[in-house]
Amino acid sequence: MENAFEVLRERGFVQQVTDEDAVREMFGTGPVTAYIGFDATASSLHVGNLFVLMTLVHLEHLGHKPIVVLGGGTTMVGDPSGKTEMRKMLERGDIDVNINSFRTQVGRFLDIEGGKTQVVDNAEWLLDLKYVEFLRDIGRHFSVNRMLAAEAYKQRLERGLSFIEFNYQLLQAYDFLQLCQRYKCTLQMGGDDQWGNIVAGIDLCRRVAQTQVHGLTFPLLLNAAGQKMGKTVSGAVWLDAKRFGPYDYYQYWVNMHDDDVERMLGYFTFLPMEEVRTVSTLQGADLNAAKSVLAYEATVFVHGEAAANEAHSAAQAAFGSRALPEQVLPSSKIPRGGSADAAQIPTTNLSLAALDEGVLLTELLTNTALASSKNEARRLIRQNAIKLNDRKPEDEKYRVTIADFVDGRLTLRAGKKKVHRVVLE
RNA sequence: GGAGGGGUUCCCGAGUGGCUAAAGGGAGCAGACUGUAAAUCUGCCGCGCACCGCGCUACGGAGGUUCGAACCCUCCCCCCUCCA
Repeated sequence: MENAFEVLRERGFVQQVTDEDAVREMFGTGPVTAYIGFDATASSLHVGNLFVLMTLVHLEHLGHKPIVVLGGGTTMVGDPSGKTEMRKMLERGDIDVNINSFRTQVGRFLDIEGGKTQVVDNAEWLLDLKYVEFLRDIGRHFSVNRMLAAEAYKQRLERGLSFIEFNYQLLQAYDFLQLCQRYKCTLQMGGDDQWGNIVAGIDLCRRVAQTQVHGLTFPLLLNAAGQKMGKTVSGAVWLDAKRFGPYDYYQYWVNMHDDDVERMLGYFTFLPMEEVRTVSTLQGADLNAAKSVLAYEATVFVHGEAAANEAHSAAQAAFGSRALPEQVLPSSKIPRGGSADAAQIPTTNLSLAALDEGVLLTELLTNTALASSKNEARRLIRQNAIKLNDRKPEDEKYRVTIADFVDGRLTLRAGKKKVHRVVLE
């Protein structure tokens, strides 16, 4: 069995470790119980969360014992680490809803039912804490001087940090102590902005439980341009298919910047690293093939093979089939032959009767979400960005009629990346 | 609690009675170029319409002054700095 630390390191997940040799040895000696916490600030997990979750998936595969801590307690407070400003306070009810949806989503990636991975909610031990007792037992171990010096608070000390947020670190440290005592958890992982919180937990475990535990952080998920990944104009890249469908998810990955493809393959797929590393030698069409593989593999993991196949077929129908040479990432199960299928492109049905008088193109564009407003639709038409089955409309008042359809189908394009099909019913 | 500074369109940030849907930058979108890249150049970039124009909405909130307010006055809310 491979050493899990080495696997994580090789795939690019390791940013900082408290004691590299000790952690490596720990993983080499037997099953390790490791945890990552997730605060329930949204109703769905997003790509950033998945990035972090992938490490637990690897640990599970390698026979270790992951714990997912859902922040029913900590979300009530809000972590200021690495943030520029205070987050809006969430109500208990909303947090509960989010926690439940997280629990379901996590279950798709980790084996909770089979017991390989455990999910716990820190509300269990945080919400009933007694203030004075907590201050005396736990609070006394924290140095305000040290906390104020932390890099993660730097911006906040300039812009303002409220007392409630300043307490967050104590709660997260207390989490680690609880997990250490209840489940013999000996490793906490998290994003690099969590370093301070993790180290605080390690100190607390040593002082209160006389136990040496460890910490490991991941690099922040940034793209080649240095921006946070997982954001699009319309918001986060959600893992919930209802909020961000498989087709869009596939497209998100296939549009990845050249310089990010190799790293993302390491993070978001399970392809062997010796294959992934060859991506740096690819250029042009071959690099695009690697993007297709990335998109396919990432979509398989989150939305399943059927959805990934559909998204892949839609992409080929919409943008043309790409050559997918056997030697590019050979371990991927991506269908390498052409499998273009226009039916998988996002489609809207239109009744024949509606076309009698013609439908305003601007209206059709907004209805199909190709344009976000009629003004934008007009702008697109004006700028020659719209195509109806490869024909361009003459003017902004263009009405779509039966004549625009071929075999009852119309492929609408807005620019080079947005496609939508309209089918007569 | 006291003193001072501030809240402008997705973000940053000008504007301090009419010429302001609001400079400039960023982001975004489109066209050219391409590989559904990047870089670059060009255009667009609140919403709606009978669209070379008109209407509506918008400058923390609510009132007021004025022919006219993002800009002036009053009250309220929020943020920051210093003092306590």
